[in-house]
Amino acid sequence: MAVPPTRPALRERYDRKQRTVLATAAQLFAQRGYQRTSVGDLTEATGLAAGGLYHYIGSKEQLLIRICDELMDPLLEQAEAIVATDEPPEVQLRALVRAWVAHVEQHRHHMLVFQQERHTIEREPQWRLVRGKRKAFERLLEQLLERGEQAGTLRFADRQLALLGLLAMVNYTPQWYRPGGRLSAQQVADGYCDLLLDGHRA
Amino acid sequence: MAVPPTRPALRERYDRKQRTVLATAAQLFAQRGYQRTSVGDLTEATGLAAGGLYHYIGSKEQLLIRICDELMDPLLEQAEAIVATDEPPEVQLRALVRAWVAHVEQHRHHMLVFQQERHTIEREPQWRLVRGKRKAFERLLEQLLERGEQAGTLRFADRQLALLGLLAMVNYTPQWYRPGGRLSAQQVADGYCDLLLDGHRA
Amino acid sequence: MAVPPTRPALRERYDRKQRTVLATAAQLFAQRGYQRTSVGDLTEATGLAAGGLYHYIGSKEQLLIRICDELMDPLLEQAEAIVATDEPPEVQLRALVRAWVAHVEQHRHHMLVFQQERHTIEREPQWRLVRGKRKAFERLLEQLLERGEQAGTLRFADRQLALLGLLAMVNYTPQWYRPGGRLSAQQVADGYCDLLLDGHRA
Amino acid sequence: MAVPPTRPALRERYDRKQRTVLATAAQLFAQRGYQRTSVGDLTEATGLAAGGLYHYIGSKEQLLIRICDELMDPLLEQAEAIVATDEPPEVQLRALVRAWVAHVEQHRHHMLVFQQERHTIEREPQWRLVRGKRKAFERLLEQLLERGEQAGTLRFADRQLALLGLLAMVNYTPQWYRPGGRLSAQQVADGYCDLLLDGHRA
DNA sequence: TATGAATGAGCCTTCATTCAT
DNA sequence: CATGAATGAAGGCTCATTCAT
Repeated sequence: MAVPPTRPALRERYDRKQRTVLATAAQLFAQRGYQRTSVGDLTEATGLAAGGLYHYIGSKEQLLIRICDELMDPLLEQAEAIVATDEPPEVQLRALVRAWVAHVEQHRHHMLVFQQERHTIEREPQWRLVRGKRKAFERLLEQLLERGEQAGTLRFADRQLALLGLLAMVNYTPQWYRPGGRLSAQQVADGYCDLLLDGHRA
Repeated sequence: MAVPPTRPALRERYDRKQRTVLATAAQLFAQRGYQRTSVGDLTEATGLAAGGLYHYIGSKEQLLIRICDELMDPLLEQAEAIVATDEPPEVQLRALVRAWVAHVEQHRHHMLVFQQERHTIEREPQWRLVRGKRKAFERLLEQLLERGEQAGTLRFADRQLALLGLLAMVNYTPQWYRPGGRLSAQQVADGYCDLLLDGHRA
Repeated sequence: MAVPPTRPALRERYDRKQRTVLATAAQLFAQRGYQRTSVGDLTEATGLAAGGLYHYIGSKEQLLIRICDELMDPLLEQAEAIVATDEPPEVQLRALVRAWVAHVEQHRHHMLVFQQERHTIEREPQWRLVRGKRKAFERLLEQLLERGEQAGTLRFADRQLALLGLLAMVNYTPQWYRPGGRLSAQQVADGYCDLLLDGHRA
Repeated sequence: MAVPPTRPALRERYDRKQRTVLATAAQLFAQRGYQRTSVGDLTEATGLAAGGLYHYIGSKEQLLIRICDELMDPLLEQAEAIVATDEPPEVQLRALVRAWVAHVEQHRHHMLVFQQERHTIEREPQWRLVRGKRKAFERLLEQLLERGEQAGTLRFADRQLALLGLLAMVNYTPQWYRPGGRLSAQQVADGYCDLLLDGHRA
């Protein structure tokens, strides 16, 4: 099992290396799929031998969990910060979607892996924590839309469907987005919001 | 390799059995994922032994290809029929999305598998045909939106983004839709169209 | 997992082959130890490839469990038959020890494995059944000694110690006994009984 | 390789630590078995890291050898001292068995390990020395019984079988003996001797 | 058609050991 | 003395597939 060292200096070196391993793995997983990527592929890509690799990952599945955490933790944190502000719901929503799309695009690989392995995440008990984070984020979004409607600044033909549509669009983004393309992450985010809100503005 | 019988009576029995095998496999794949479903799982679920199963599937990958074909072929056919009508683009679009969502929901399992294995489909040479069907469908959609804009009946802040948003929403549908739920497939389809079109109507 | 066939003819063939696999494995385990014998050693010795071997064993540990069962089941059966007779305790005891030593010597390999892996058997939950058989046999022996004392035909300075001594001697036998040696199994059995009983006869 | 320090003060500290490592290892080996105990288990139990541990053990196998030596060396020494006395054989035998049982019980863990790994000890060349000590002890016992018979004070139905029985009983003792139980080590030793000798006394 | 025994490459992981620090 | 990162061979096991029956 991967037991990180306790002495601060070593701990830092360990964490740094672990992050590069995670990034390399996320990229491979995104390209070939988690299942089709063997530990052999990972050793080759990281330059570590099998044993050395396991120093940092614990197991192939724990590696996947860590990748998902690296995706969800900062996203949740940002989202919570945004909804904690005093801004009106529509402003919060647009800010949140911008942050979300930006995050998703900076973590394209993580996100692709997350989506590909979604059926695993939703079914297996060892994924409960990750699942919980996904649910927390969606709940937060939902409540934001709800507050917007209650405040009268947002209105949806069907709030639930709007939420699902937004989730779909943002989650799907990494499948086509290429950095440096025609649209910036911000433009994409604003475009999504416009689709959601334009027809229903007061 | 699966060599279907030629005499009509036998052929029919063979096809019937093959369809049940496909349906069973699609369900398992949707639940556990294609990779995590072993041929052993398939034998158990179908009641056939390994050898018997291979009469109907050829190989595990051919089975997956057939599932994708079963999803894409009738969809493409319907879509082509719709765009071949004389209706104005907006009407065609709404009809197409209705047909599409209905199809996707009747083939939930197929669709979930298709999405899960998307990275394989997009990368491997032996998936060229399936990939071509997906592209043809998207092209057809794109051209429909384009015609709508040229006709002046549809307008999008960003046509490409609208297309991607629509693809995202419909493709994501099987992940949450449960038959008999609050919304019918038609309502869902109309809801998606409204999101896409409402803000931009003349 | 090893799923034995259900059709009688095939089942018989399966069982026959499984027994030869068990015998081969028991011999290897006895010589090199369970842990030091790799599955590779087993494939080599059985002539089966890895997959074929697993058809019959389920897992390396299940193989070990089966070996222990093959040792304990017939022994317990014989012992129960003997104590169910009308013979006086001393006669039953001598008969039981004879049967026991004979069995142990016909299953030298099984017995050596059983003794070597005893710490596993006594500690791990998945060994509860095997453990139960061992305990049942010892209990049966203990009760036999007890009945002998109550009947007045046997007397021990310390019954518990006598029982432990007998267990020790018989269990240790496969470590030195070679068939065709100076002593027959029967002579060995009688020798053990004499040590136990001679000093204490009425 | 473990190179102990030469300066006396350091050497003493080194030896003290080494003895605690040996004791810890013996206990773990006795509980889980030598093979099933990983060096990782040892580092955890000793509180040393891998490198530090290797200063004291040289290798996992050398550690096992040391444990066996710690068991056999003082035992052989005591036994040789006893047979060098002028006492008659029966007295020597009883004294030896007492010392032996006491030793075995003070080194329960060592003894359990020794017995578990017996097949290794008996087969591998690097175990020649340990094997030699075991043989020397048994030879010494055998000669003692022989002298007793020649002197006419001991008589056995079968001397060889008596010897084997005695070995079996004492070696088996650590599997059931718990300090503070109903019987003291001395009582156990005397019990064994009685079984061996009572039936055959003049 | 259908069975199930058999293959064998490949998988994930463990582990005793070494060595730079 | 001690750490812990790193090695790499070996381990047990799975699985898509084939084939004699």
